Amino acid sequence: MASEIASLTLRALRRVLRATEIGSRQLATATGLTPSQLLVLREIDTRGSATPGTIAQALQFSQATITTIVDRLESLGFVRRQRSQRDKRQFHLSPLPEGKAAIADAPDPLQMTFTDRFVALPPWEQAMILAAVERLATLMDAQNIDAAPLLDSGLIDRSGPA
Amino acid sequence: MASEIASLTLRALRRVLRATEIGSRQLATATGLTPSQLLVLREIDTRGSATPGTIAQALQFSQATITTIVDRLESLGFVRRQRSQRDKRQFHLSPLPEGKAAIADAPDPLQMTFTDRFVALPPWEQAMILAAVERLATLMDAQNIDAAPLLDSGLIDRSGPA
DNA sequence: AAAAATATTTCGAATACCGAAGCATCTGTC
DNA sequence: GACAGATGCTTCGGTATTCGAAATATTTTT
Repeated sequence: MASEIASLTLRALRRVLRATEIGSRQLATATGLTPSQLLVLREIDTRGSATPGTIAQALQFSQATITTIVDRLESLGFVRRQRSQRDKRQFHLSPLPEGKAAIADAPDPLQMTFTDRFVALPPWEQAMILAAVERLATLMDAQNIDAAPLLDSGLIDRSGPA
Repeated sequence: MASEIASLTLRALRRVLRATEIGSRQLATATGLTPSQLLVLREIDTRGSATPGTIAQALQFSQATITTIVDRLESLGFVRRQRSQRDKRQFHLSPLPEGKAAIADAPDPLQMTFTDRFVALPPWEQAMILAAVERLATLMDAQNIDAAPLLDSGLIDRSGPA
């Protein structure tokens, strides 16, 4: 009973998630990218520079998957692969202007309508929602430690069934 | 500018989305299903019964895609296909006990840790977050009207922290 | 120097996803 | 009734995603 509110919140949250998930698929096709490609591109962009391994761990993809996605992003001129000098096994991935533009220019239907409706709310409600979502983000991030800078050892058991 | 708060909210929201997206992928592999299969299974379960077309529209997939996914779910014994009597072109999809179990037994990382942390918050904050997320859900739903409405009848609170 | 570990790619196979074509069934109009 | 068109779903053909396992190259350890 104490968790009744938690339950309601989760339910509402799932509605939000579902809506955005659909929106993200629409956005992806609008940019000519697949959702995964967009996800990877965004991750590279927010980090400024990263190795395939880091991205794979953060996004919970296999490295092989990252390779193919980056192949595509590279051929599109969205990101750049550079061999690391310090460790030549590694590659550094960094966003190119084209890639940054693809993210920025994307006509995100979610973002547009959301912003429109959001600014129509009274200021106090905007503030309340912001505070609440910030709080949520903190709760969520806490369980996805992978977002943390550099977590070393293999916390992730990928030995799932094929 | 007035949209500053909207921008911050969107940013925080993206953090939430990313965390849950990753969580959902983990959950899917934990159940032995792909994310899409899990998505479809959940949608069928939530609605209790639905036609392929409805699911396709709600999830923004093509019907052809739903067919293959349902094929898989059916062969796994998770859902059942029944020809409609009223309209024999249609099929009714309904979850089987196996399918419900797959959803219920899945250790949803989002749900578990979220609930734990959430109930630790002071009641006023829980209430605030709930109100905010409800509001968000309304804003989001409004732009995805084509996604058929969820039946509210007999919503099962599977999230019961038993 | 050999062995083990690490970072990434290549390869093979299952699956996802879709558009178009094909079937069966329903609906509207005569 | 009967016929044309609409509707619901599946099948088919094709491209793209995703991953595990093996391969390659480089570092680190012994």
